[in-house]
Order: sequence, then C-alpha cells, then structure tokens
Amino acid sequence: MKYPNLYKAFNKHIDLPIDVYIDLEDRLIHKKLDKKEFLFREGEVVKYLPFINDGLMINYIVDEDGEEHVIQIRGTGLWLGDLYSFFSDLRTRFNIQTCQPTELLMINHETFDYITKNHPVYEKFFRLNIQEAYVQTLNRIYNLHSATAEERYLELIKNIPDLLDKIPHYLIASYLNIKPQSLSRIRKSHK
Amino acid sequence: MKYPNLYKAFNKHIDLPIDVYIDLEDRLIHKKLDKKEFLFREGEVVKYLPFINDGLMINYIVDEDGEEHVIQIRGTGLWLGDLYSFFSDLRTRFNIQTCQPTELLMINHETFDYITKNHPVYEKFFRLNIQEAYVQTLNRIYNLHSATAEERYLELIKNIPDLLDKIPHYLIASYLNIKPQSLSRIRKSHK
DNA sequence: GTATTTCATTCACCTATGTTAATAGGAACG
DNA sequence: CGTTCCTATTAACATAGGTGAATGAAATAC
Repeated sequence: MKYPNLYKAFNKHIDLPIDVYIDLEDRLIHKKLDKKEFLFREGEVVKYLPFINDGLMINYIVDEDGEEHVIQIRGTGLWLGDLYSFFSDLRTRFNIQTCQPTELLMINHETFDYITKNHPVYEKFFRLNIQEAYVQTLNRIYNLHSATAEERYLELIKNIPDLLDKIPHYLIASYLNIKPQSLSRIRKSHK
Repeated sequence: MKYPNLYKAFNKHIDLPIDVYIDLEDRLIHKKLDKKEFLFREGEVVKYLPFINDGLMINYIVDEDGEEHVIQIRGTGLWLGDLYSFFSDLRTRFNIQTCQPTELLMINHETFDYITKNHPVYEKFFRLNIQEAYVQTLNRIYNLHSATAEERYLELIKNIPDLLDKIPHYLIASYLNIKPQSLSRIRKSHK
C-alpha cells in the first residue's frame, strides 16, 4: 500500500477491501506542488478529484474589488477541489492554492468512471463524502451567524493549534471574515 | 402524473423515463402541514427525504442563548431536510418548520433503497442534488464574507421578490445575519 | 549581503450593526 | 368584543470590527 492516508480516508466512511483499494491506487495521478502553487484557478474546468496526501491548501474566491475571500482551509487526509465543476464540466469559481509543499493524489474522469462502475462501494463513498462536506459548510454558516470573530478565532486554533505557524495570518483573517488588523487585535487580547 | 413539480425537479438533473418516475410516485408519502408546523426538530433522527411540492419552509439552529439562526429558506420545487441525519441515522441539529401551509412529498428509507436499487438513475440524481446544495452553501459563505447586510438584503429580495410578504421579517433578518431593527433600518433607506 | 517586497502589528479614527427601550398595529384568543 | 401577545418600526446610545497610515520584522530577490 503506497498511500495509507488515502486508505484511511476511505475507511472512515466505508468498508474498503484492500484489493478494491489497490485497483484504484494503481490508477491515481500523483502530483507534487510547491508552496503557493495553484492546483487550479477561477475559470478553469476542474478535471480531477484531488486528495491531500500531505500538505495544506486553501480555497478562495476573488470578489469584484479584487479582494480574496478564503472559503475553506483543508489539510492532510482531506479532499479539496470543486466537485461541481468536475461533474458538470462547468468552469469553477474557486482558486485552490497550496500553503506549503503539498502532495496530491488525483482521480480523473476515466478513473472515476472505472472504479465506480467496477466497485459500486466507491459510488457510495463519494456520496457520503459530499454529504459530510455539505454538512460542514452548513455548520460554517451557523458558526458565522452565531459566533463573534473572537469566538471563531478561538475555535479555529483549538481545532488546528498549529495553523498560525503554517499559513499567513492574513489568510486566517480572511477565513474568519475579519481584517488582519482585527486578528492582531484579538490575538493581543489573548496573550 | 400526480406531482409534475417533482417530475420537473428530477429532470433538472437527469433524464427520467416516465415509468421510472411513476414507480417512485406510487411509493411517496404525502404530507400536509399547516403554517408554523414542524417537519422535524433538533434531536430527532430524520426518517425522510422531503420534497416541497407546494409551500415554504425554513431550517434553523438554536444557539446556547436560545437564539434562532435561520440557515436556509426553501420553497416549492426544492428539497429541504437533513440528508446527513437521514443517511447516518444520527440525530439532527436542525429545526425544519413551515412558514405557510405546505404540501410535502417524502421518501422513506425503504423507498430510497428500492428506487436506487431498481433504477440507478436515482442514485445519480441524489448525488447531483447534494452537489448542487453543497455549492449553494459555499456560495452563501462567500456571500456572507463579501457582501454587506444591505447588499445581501437587496440580492435576496431580487431573487425572491415576494418573500417579505410570505414570511415574518424577523426570520428574514436572521437569515441575513442581522437583527430585525437593522432590517427595518435598511428597508427604510430604500423607500 | 544588501535591496525589496511582503507580512504582522499598532494606533487613531470611523461606520455598520447591535442593544435597549418605547410605541403602535395586527393577529390570535378568550 | 376586549384582551393579550406578537411583530415591525423608530430613536438614542454602545461597540465590534473596518480603515488608513506608520513601523518594524521577516522573507525573498538580486
């Protein structure tokens, strides 16, 4: 087994026989990105389902004023791409970029069709995987509604304690929906 | 065909042969709710996939202070439930309530298993349906990040012009993540 | 190794939205 | 039919977070 992180990610949702896993593993596209490299950018059609085997990435949208809004931050063991663009063949609105050197495992359309056709358990996995992502974003909306910036900050560093060392503070601020100056202010009051 | 709204909803994503549709239609659970009735509440395990055949509903979460936060507002022709609770058998965090007399068509587990097993096209539909819902919530997060309360209000009434007549303003305010007083203020400045 | 850019922090000031309280209209209820 | 509750609105004041500018530190480039 070359990628135990991936195997573990599958088994979080489904019971995956090892040979069914290996059948996929041999078809994966392995990709290494440096820090600050893009996996894809707004306007492209996404051709892969990317799994973060090791690293850290963000998903952001640029508004009319050119300002970046970080929508997601995801690291090792998680998927981060644009399912919608992948399955619909429409252009994505998202920019997916690494925050550190990152190693990806990617499934293209041919492989997706092959594994779901030959191993229906993968179909179930992807449905469950989307559902989980969907619920996470509903919770994020709730969080944006019910918690103050300070509470969101404290919760974030509780969940990912080393995040502050791993990515620039201005990206964390954007994710929290505040300005870097406000993040500084909050951090100051917690020293 | 008893429920053309439902048939249309399916055909937005997939090509559904009429007999495959009818096979489902005969198994649907039909339910009528009055204004302000609950479909389900926090703590319950959701046993159905509900389709709004006619009406209007909200999804809200109650925080520790007892305050309601409206996460979704959805009407005729859309699905609104808790996929996660339905598929995982875990208790939901959501409260789903009608804003007006509402007519629902519901799929229970038995029916879901039957139709996906006998007509794989339904499996595809539900995957696409979740994907669409997922993308909508990502856009909602972006909207909360990039637009002011005033912009969010104007966009909302542009999309659903008669919403103000259909549901109490305090629920719209909650959905926009502002207080009713602020909504009044914004509305006043647009008269 | 120096120059240049990028990032984090601080401060003074500003603004959008929250908070509290008062009022009034309408719906629901006996 | 009057009473009670619920909702919407307004106003005065409070505050979280935004804005713009200045500074220094750190990363990157040359």
